[in-house]
Amino acid sequence: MSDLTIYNTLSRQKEKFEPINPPYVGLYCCGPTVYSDVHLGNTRTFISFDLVYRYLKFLGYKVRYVRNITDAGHLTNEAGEGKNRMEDQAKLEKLEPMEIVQKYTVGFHEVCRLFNLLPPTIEPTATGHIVEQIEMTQKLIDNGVAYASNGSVYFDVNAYNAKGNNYGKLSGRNIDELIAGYRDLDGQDEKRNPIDFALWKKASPEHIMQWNSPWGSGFPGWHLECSVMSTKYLGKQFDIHAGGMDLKFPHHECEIAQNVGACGNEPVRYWMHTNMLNFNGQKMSKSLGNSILPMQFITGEHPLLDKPYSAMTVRFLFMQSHYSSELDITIKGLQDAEKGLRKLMNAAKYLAELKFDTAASDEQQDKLIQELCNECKTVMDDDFNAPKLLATLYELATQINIYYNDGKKVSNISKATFNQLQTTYNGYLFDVLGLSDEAAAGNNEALDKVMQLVIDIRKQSRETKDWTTSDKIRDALKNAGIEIKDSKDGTTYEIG
RNA sequence: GGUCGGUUGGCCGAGAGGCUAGGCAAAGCUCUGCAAAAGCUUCUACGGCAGUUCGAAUCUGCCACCGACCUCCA
Repeated sequence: MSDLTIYNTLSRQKEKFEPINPPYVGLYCCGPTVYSDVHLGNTRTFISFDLVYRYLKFLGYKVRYVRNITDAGHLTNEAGEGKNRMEDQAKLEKLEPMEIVQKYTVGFHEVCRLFNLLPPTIEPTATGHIVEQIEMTQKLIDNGVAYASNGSVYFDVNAYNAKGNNYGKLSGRNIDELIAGYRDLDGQDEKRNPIDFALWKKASPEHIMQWNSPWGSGFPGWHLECSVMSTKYLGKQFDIHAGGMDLKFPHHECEIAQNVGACGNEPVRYWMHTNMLNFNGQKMSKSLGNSILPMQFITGEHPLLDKPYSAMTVRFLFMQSHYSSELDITIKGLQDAEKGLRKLMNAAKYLAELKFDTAASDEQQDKLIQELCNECKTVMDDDFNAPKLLATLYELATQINIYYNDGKKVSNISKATFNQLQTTYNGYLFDVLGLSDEAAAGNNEALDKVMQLVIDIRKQSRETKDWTTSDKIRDALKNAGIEIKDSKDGTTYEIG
């Protein structure tokens, strides 16, 4: 079906993509924890896998894309009193935990919409799968790789490895070294081994989010929900599991152990990890407190920003670097992205205006266009190389511009090649990269009519060489944030 | 300390033994009342030192920086 290759974190190399059950593809992405606003690094990951989802669909696969919402309490301090993130935040804001969940879920969806993310086909919640999580915990106990201790249940890493498994293989960790690193941590007395991790955690009475279980009242451990939901909706083995690099250990490592422990087989064929996002050279993270929220880019309301940047500008900036590379956001980079995006969108507009004109086909030109079109697929097949795709689209844009400037007609390539140019350029720009033309979309009819009038008046004054009036209109509009663009074919405007 | 990654032109960023991405900036040009916008053209870089090779930014070794992860995190 395709020549797609994917860099698999598990094997540390690019592998040919072969779905288990083509044309169906199962894709799982670790979703947000909805106890605060989704931050931009998070958004980068979701945009990266939106690209993966879009391209798989573009290739004709039938994709089930599962991205969870983590709305159950996660431990913040497993060894200590067992604090619950949802609960902590609830006390601060004096809200019910599910109110917080609702608030930030709505906010997350709003960000997804702005950044033009396609919705996943299933968006399951952790609290909606408590029963299944209890079941998997029980199964792990039955299979001899988990044990109950003082109302909690832990995964038994040693027992798991004794069965011939290798906890740590995804992230390249060595168990002995890990244990050495835990030596100083306290409160490990419930565990047989410091690297054992919680599947089910006993809740103290003041916990608001807790459920009954065979081990008493409590709540699920950090890593269990993803194992449960991926298995439930994608099967015991599925194609692609995605997430940020920092989830490799321990989260994804634990997921593998839970799945293998419960189901007896390797759960994931291809593990994909996105790299981290920096701002001005520094890692953007919740813990460092330097994160800019996606909405703040759009409103421009942040001391580190000079002005608002549209969601599409940010998305374009992300697409300019490979998902597996670190990405450093700077003001200069945002400004560059804004211009680069506009260039591609202009070419798309020009392309729509081109008329095919039968004439002698120039074999070389025909071949050039065809090769550039084919290259779009070739580069995307190479581990979703969006930056290289953009480079190819720019080359196509140059060809489109040349036609546009040559009387808006295409006369030196075949009709078939012209059709290929149109479907390729639009298909990759809009459908695969998920970019859209915000300037065109923002217009409304009333404003358009007013602007037509203003442009007409200015045109009249220009014809009578009344430069004072024409320049006054131009400057006043500029002050209002509207830019006048004169060209051979007339005057247009753009809201800046 | 352990594990993994990185160092590419003024800036950003792909690539990965010979075919010298692309964007932004800059310069020149076209258009133009001026300007802006738009477009065309030009601009041969890969941390240092050795080595392998006919040939290295790309492979190997050493060194120097930078960063990520190692029970908050995408």
